[in-house]
Amino acid sequence: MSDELRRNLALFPIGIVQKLTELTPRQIRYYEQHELIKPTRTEGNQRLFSFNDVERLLEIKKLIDQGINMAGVKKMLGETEKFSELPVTEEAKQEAQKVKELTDQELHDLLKQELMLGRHGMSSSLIRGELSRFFH
DNA sequence: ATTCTTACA
DNA sequence: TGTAAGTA
Repeated sequence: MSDELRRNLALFPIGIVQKLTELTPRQIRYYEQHELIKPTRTEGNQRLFSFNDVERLLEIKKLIDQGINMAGVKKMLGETEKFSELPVTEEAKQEAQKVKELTDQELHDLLKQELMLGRHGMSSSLIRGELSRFFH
């Protein structure tokens, strides 16, 4: 499986994402309403987030912690295009089950690895400092 | 036990 | 944003 595909696999429920990002479910759903993230849904309408979603949520959190509002966050991260638009395959379900059995420490380590492997370079670094002044 | 939507202090 | 209510 390609990395791109793996990072877009929708596999964790909101509870896991809450631990991974330190954000409340309330905030996570709120950001979804503003289309900053687009998690998929299970048959039972439960949200399933991918590593890319978690990644974006962490970027959002960084901005929010700096006092930037939704309008500002949207301008910087842009509206989510087509993240997490992958079907809920059997493989995804199995991986989701594994994720649920991990300890908090293992989850953080997993996320850390995933984020370091990820193709980055812009979003996280350009965020700090001067830019936060353009909004409020 | 978890998550979902809606609505209001 | 937090939280209570009523579900799925």
